[in-house]
Parts: sequence; C-alpha cells; structure tokens
Amino acid sequence: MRRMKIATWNVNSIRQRERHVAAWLERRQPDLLFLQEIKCEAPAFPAMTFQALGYTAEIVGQKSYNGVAVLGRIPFTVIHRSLPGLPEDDAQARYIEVQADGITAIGIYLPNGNSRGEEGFAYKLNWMDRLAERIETLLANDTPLIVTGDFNVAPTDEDYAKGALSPTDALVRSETRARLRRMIWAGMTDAIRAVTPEGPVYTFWDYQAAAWERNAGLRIDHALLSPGLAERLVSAAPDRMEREQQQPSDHVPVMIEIG
DNA sequence: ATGCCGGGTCCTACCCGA
Repeated sequence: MRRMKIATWNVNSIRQRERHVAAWLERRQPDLLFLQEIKCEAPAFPAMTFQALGYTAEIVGQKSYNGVAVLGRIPFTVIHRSLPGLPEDDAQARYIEVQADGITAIGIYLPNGNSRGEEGFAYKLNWMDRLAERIETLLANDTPLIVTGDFNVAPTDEDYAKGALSPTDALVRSETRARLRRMIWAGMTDAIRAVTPEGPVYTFWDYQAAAWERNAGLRIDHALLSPGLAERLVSAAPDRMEREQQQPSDHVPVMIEIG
C-alpha cells in the first residue's frame, strides 16, 4: 500500500456543484473522493467532466434525494452498492463500498433522522446498527478499512456550535451517539479527532441564519480508520475555504492522508 | 416557537435537509 489521499464531500446536488468539485480535484488531487447528496440518477451525473481530469466515477444514484458516488484516479473495484443487512426493497442510495490498493473504502450518507418523526429516527438507528455490523465483520477479517462520509452525527457537545442544534436533534441524541461509539469501540479511530483532539473542527454550516458568518457549524462529516490505517494517519481536516466559494455546498470537503 | 436558505420536483407550492 502506498500513500493515499481519501476525501469525502456532501455536495448538495452534483449538478449544482460540478465546477466546485472539478476545481477542488485539480487543486487537491485526492486518490479517492466520496460524494454524498448527488441528488440525481447515474445518467445525469457529470462523469465526463471528472473523466477529463483523470477520475473514474461509480454512481449509486436516486432521483431527487440522497445519492452517493466515488471518483477515483487509482483503480478500484465496487464491492457493495447498498449497506449489507438492510431490507432488499430499501431504495435509498446511501452506501458504496470499494476496494482500492488493498484497502476497503466505504462512503456513506447516513440518514438524518429528523424527518418522519420517530419512524424516521428508528430508520437512522437501524441503519447505524447495520453499519456497525458491517464494520465489525470487516475488522474481524483484518481488512484495512476507512469509512467516510456524511454521518449526520455530532459525536460530542464540542462538535456543534452553541445553539446550532436542539439537544433533542437526531444528530446529537444519546441513541445516535451510542451507535457511533459502538463503531469506535469496535476499533475504529475518528481521524479528525486523532489529529485535532480538542476544539471546534466544523464541516457543515447551515445556509440559514448567517451560520457561516457566525461560525455556527457542526462536525458531522467523518472518517473512521481501522487500527492499521490509523497508525499511518498523516492528516485529516476539513477544507474550510470551500465554504467561501460562490454558491457553495453547506458541507465542505474533508481530506484524509494515509502515509 | 418559527423562519431564515437552497436543493429537489408532480412547475410551483411543497418536501427535505441538519
């Protein structure tokens, strides 16, 4: 395994953010970039734009909502296009698992859990249970593993600005946080916190209420690393400058470097 | 307490996000 740069970005519509992503790829040159909330089906995904920059695309699309993809400048193989363990008829496009250079890399758009009342929250918790199981299975096989994406979880109270979320929000509820801790206890390392143990390291700022100007952000985009990859962690940080662009996504990209 | 903004679509009022 060589040095690897793996990134994640919730783009809030790839059709609205095509130019932002292309410019960022050229500037930062990740080996793999996982995208969330592409909000389209595969035929509408601007794959040619990224191919011209040397990136191959794999798309798990859905009309209007959700949708994930991965762009790679190194060869990769798709292993799963949905989260193992979910019902067969679950049509929400939120998961892609690939292998690249001996590493298993999973990109997720974890359910928000605030809509559709307790039923929506239960869907989120079940999704997290299935993800924890998948992680435990892969760790039991000693697979070098990174799970990255929009987790829709602020792990601790240090991970959201005062007043940016209600204490009962699905992103911070104890049941949500307990399931993220299960993944940590299984052996995964929160890469951003391994590099920056304390203080705000936000990855999202709401479009509303001047959240960016007030730095009223959330840390909800994460990368979890298996023990072997955690030992090789070089850097892990959001690219805050992207929030300054014209018509930005409400999330910024997060870059992880493995040495 | 609610809307704020900004995507999406049954094209335009409404759903969803976090």
